[in-house]
Amino acid sequence: MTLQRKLRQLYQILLEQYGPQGWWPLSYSLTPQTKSVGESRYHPDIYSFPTNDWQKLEICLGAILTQNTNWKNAVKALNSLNFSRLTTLKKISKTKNSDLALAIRSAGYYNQKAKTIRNLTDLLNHHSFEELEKLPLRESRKIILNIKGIGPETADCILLYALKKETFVIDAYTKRILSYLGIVSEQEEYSSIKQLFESSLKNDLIIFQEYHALLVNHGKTYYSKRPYGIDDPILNDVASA
DNA sequence: AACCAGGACGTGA
DNA sequence: TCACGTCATGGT
Repeated sequence: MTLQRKLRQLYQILLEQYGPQGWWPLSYSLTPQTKSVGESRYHPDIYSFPTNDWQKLEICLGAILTQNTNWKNAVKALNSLNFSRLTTLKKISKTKNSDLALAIRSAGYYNQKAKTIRNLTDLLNHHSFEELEKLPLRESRKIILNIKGIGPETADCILLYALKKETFVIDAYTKRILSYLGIVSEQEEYSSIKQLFESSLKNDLIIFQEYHALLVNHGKTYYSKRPYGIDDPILNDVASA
């Protein structure tokens, strides 16, 4: 089976298994009619795109806060930011790093992440979301990647979910799953794995968003304990095929 | 009680 | 380039 076929089949299997994920999950900036805190929401008609700068900022903050950190801890930090009313560019810009760090304490690495959030908001004060969205992917990606504390994965999350750019996100689970399937080696480079997906799939925003979300969802369940994937009920067939 | 979590960066070789 | 160490709270 060709690589392209494998990656497309994998997507179909995961989608069939779990259904649409509706990422990125929003928390404090959920609209009133949507449901509980920290969960993704999926509407077949109104897809879960961020509709305002408030939600876009929350996606950026969440992407930073969840770096090497359980999403539940990141949500606690997001709720803490909301409680302290640190939910706008203006308010965060006026807040000292030490106070910011205190508010996001539960996400871990709080000193580093406070600085990263500072670097992000400094940039957003010069380049609005609207401006960044209009730029070609390569240019906006370069700008986001230039923020200290934001590496390839966080940058791609921001681009894919907040700026709605067609870029594929590679995370630790994706690497483990592909390595379990024998498609890549344990330590394949981020950019080359990203290329595998992007060259195998239709350049479609929703597919990129859903696929990454599905991989994380599946990875959380079967690829967090060593040996990875050994109890995976649905991919063992694909692996041996 | 170790181990892991939706990473990124600095350092020395 | 690459192999480590560091950052840190909270779950299981």
